[in-house]
Amino acid sequence: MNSPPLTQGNVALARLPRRERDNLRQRGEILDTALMLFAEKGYHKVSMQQIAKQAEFGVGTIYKFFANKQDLYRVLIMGTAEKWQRAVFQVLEQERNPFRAIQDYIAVQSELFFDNLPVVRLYYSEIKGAYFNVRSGFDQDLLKLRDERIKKLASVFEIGIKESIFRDLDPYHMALALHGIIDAFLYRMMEDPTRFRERDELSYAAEIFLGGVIKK
Amino acid sequence: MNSPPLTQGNVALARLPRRERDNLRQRGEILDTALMLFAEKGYHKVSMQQIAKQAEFGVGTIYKFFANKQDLYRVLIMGTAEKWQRAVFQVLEQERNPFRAIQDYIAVQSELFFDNLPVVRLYYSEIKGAYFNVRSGFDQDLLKLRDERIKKLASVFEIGIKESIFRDLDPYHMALALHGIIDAFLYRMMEDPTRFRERDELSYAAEIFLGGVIKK
Amino acid sequence: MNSPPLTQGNVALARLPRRERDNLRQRGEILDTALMLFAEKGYHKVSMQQIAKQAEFGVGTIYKFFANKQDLYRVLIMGTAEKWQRAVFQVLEQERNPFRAIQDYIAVQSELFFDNLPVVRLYYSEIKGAYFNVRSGFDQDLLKLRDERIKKLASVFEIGIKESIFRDLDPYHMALALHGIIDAFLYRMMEDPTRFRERDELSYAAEIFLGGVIKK
Amino acid sequence: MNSPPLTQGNVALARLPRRERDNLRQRGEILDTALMLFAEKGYHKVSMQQIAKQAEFGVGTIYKFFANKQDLYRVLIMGTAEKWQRAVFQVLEQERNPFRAIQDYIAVQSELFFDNLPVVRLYYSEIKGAYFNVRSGFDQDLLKLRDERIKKLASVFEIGIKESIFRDLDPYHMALALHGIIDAFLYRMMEDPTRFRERDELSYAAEIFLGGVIKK
DNA sequence: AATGAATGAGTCTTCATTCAT
DNA sequence: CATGAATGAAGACTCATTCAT
Repeated sequence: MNSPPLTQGNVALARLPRRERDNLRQRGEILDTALMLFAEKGYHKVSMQQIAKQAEFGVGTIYKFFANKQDLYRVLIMGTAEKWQRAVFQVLEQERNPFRAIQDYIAVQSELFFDNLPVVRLYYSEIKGAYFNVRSGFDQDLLKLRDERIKKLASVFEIGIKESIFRDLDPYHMALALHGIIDAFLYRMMEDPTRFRERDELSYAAEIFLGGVIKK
Repeated sequence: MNSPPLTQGNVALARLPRRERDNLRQRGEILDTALMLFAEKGYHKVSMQQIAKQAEFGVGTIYKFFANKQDLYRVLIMGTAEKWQRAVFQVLEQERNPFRAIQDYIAVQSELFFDNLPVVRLYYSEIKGAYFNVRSGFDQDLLKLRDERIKKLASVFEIGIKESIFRDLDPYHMALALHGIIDAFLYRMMEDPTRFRERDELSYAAEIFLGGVIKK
Repeated sequence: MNSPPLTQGNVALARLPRRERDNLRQRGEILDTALMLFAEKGYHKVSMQQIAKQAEFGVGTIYKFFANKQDLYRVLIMGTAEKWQRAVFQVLEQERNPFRAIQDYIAVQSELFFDNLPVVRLYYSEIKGAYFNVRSGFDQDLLKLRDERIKKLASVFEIGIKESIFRDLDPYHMALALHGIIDAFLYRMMEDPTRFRERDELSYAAEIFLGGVIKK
Repeated sequence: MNSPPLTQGNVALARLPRRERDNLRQRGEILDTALMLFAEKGYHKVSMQQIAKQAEFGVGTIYKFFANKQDLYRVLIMGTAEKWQRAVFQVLEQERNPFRAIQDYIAVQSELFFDNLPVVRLYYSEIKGAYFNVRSGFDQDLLKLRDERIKKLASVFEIGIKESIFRDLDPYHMALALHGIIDAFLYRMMEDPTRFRERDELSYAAEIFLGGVIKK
C-alpha cells in the first residue's frame, strides 16, 4: 500500500459520493494533526498513538489511509512540496519576460511560505537534506523536485542571458545561487515569522541577488 | 560526563604518554566508525551495538569515551563545527580589506568542505535545521555558531559599505545571502564531490554574489 | 502514571462494564504472577519479560497497568499493606476495652497472615527494612504505616494504663514490644505455615506478652 | 573460591609474615569501604568499580580476596553475624543463673549494636529476611545462626522454668518473643541512634518482656 | 467499518568479571 | 603481583503495527 497524493484544504472534494467525501475529510484531519505534532515535537518523538488520540480517531483508522508512519510523513511533506512545485512552475511559465519571471518567482515563495508555515517548519526541522537518509527513497523524490525547480530556473536565466538581460554566467549556477539565498532568507523568516510581515523580506534577497553587492 | 572536544585526524597526538595516545586513537576510531554509519544510515537507524561491532570494540568501550549515544553524535558534529568556526573567524579577522576578506571567506569554505566531507555529509543529511528539534539544546549550539558567523560576516560588510566598497544594503541581509549561496553550492558539491575538483566551484558563487546577475 | 490501589481476590468486580472487568482481571493476573515470581526469586532476579511470559501477556501489556517495574512491586506490597492497616485499625477502634482490643489485634494478625501468605512471604524476603533503601520513597510509605500502627497501639495502651489495666510502662515501648513479638512469630509461621494451623500460634505470643515470663 | 571468614579490626594480625599482614590489612580496607558504600546506597546501587575506587585499589585486587560481589557481601554480613553469635553464646554460657543470663543477653545486644552500627544498618536495610532470597544459600546461613541463637535462648528458659524462675510456657516461644522484642527495639534504635544513648533503651524491652504488661 | 488492546522486537545503557600488561 | 581497560550479557521500556470484536 502506498498512499495517493496529499489531499488538503483547497482540494475540490465537491461532487463525490458522501462516503468518499467523509474519507477525504478524515484523511485531512489526520494529516493536519500529524503535521502539528511532527512540527512541534519532531518525527521520532511523536507516536501513532498520540496522533490518533489528538485526531480523535483509532490508531487503526490511520492505517486505513496510510501504509505506515513514514508514509504518513511522506504524504505530509511531498504533498506540500508538489503543491509548491506546481505553483512555482506556473509562475515561471506564465511570465515570458525573464527578469519579471524571476521577480515573480521570488515573490511567490513568500506567499507559499506564509501559506504553509507549519510544513515549512517541519521541513526545516527534519527534512532539509534527506532526513530518512539516502535509502528511504522519499528524500530522493524531494531532491528531484528541487532539481527540477533549479533546472527550470536555469532555463529562465538562459533565456535572459540570450536576451542580454542577465550577465553571461552559468545559468545553473545562477539558479543555484538564487535558490540558496531564498532558502537562507526563508529559514530566517521561519525563526521569527512575525518580524517580517511588514515588508516582504525576500525583496531584499532579490535586490542583492539581482544587483550584486559591489558598488559600481 | 560530558565529552571533551573532538579529536580527529590532524590533531597532534605527538608526544603523549602511550596510554593517552592509545585512548585518543580508540576514541578517534570510534568517532570515525560512528561518523561513517550515521552518515550512511542516519542517527536513529544506527545502534550502539552496530557501532561497537563495526569499530571492533565492546559496547562498553564506547561508553568509556562518550556519555551516551547523543553525546557521541554531538561530539561528531560540534567538534567539526567549532573547528570550522575557528577557521572562518581567523580568515575574516586576518584580512583587513573587506573585499578580500569576503573572497578569502568563500575560499576557505572550499578547503574546509573537502577536509571534512564525511561530517559535512552527515550534517546535511541529519542536522541542517535542528535535527534533535528545539529541545535538545545541542542544535541550539549549532544555530548559535551559525548566527555568530553571519553576524561576523555582517560586520565585514558594514566596514565595506563605509569604505564605499559595497553597495549600501543591509549588512545582515548581505551576510545572510552569502551564507545561503555558499550553503546551496556546498550541498550541490556534496552530491557529487568529484565533479568539482577542477575549478573551485565556489568561485562561481563569489562571482554571482559580488557582481549580481543583471547586466549593467 | 501512578497505579491505582491493588485489586486482588476479594474485590467486588461485580457489576462493571465488561471491559473494565477484563482489565481488572488482567491486572490481577499480572499481579498474581509477579507476586509469585518476586517471592520465589527476588525482585532483582525477575525480569519484566519473565513476568510477561509467565502471565501469558506481552510485556507491553504490563506497562498498560503499571508505570514501571518498581510501580508493579509497590502496588503489590502497598496494596496489601494498606488493606492490612485498615483491618488492624478497624479492630482497634471497634473494641473499647483496651485489653480485649489488644487481644483482637493479635488475633486479626493471624487471619491477615493466612489470607495474604504470598505477599507476607515477599514482604519478609525483600522488604522488611526498606528494601529499596532510603531513596525509593516507597519504603518510607511502608515505615509510615508501621509507625502509625505502633502509635495507634500505643494509644490503646495509654488508655489501658489510665484504666489501671496495664502496668505503668511507656505505652510506645509496650506497643513496640508487641509489634516485635508478633513480627517474630509471624516470621516463624511463614517458615512453616502448616505446622501452626491447629492452635493459633499467636495466642502464645499474647500470653507471653501480656503476662510476662517471670513467675510471680 | 570461597572467602575465609571476615577479618576485621580486633583480629590479632600480630605475628604473621609481613606479606600476610599486608594482605589482611588490604582485605580489611576493602571490607570497610564496601560496608560503608553498601550501607549508604544499597547492594545493587554499588558497583565493584565504585568500591575499588573508594578503597583505592584496582578492581582486580578485590577479586583477589573475594570470589565475586556476593561473596564480598556475604563476608561482610556473615563475619559480623558470627562475631555477634559468638559474643551472645559466650554470655549465655557464662552466666549459670537463667534470669541473669537473660538480662546479660539483652545487655550485650546493646553493646554489639553500637559496636557494629554500620553493619546493623546494612542488615536491616537489605538483609532482614533473606535478601538474596531463598536460594542464595547465604541467607540460609543467617537463618541458621538465628535459629541456633533462639534455641540456645530456649535452653536457658527451659532451665529457668525447671528452677521455677520463669512461668511454665513453651521455652521456644519465650525465646522467640524475646528475639522479636529485641529486634523491634534495635530497629527503632537504628532509626535514630543518638536518642537512645542516655539510658539503655533495651532495658525497657527487658522490663516489659520479663514482667508482662498486665497489672497484677 | 472503525477501533484500540495487545504485542514483542529492538534499543540504550550498566556493570560484574576477565586477563593482558 | 596488581591493575583497570575491555567486554558483552542482560534488562527496562517504547511504540509501530496487527487483528479480534
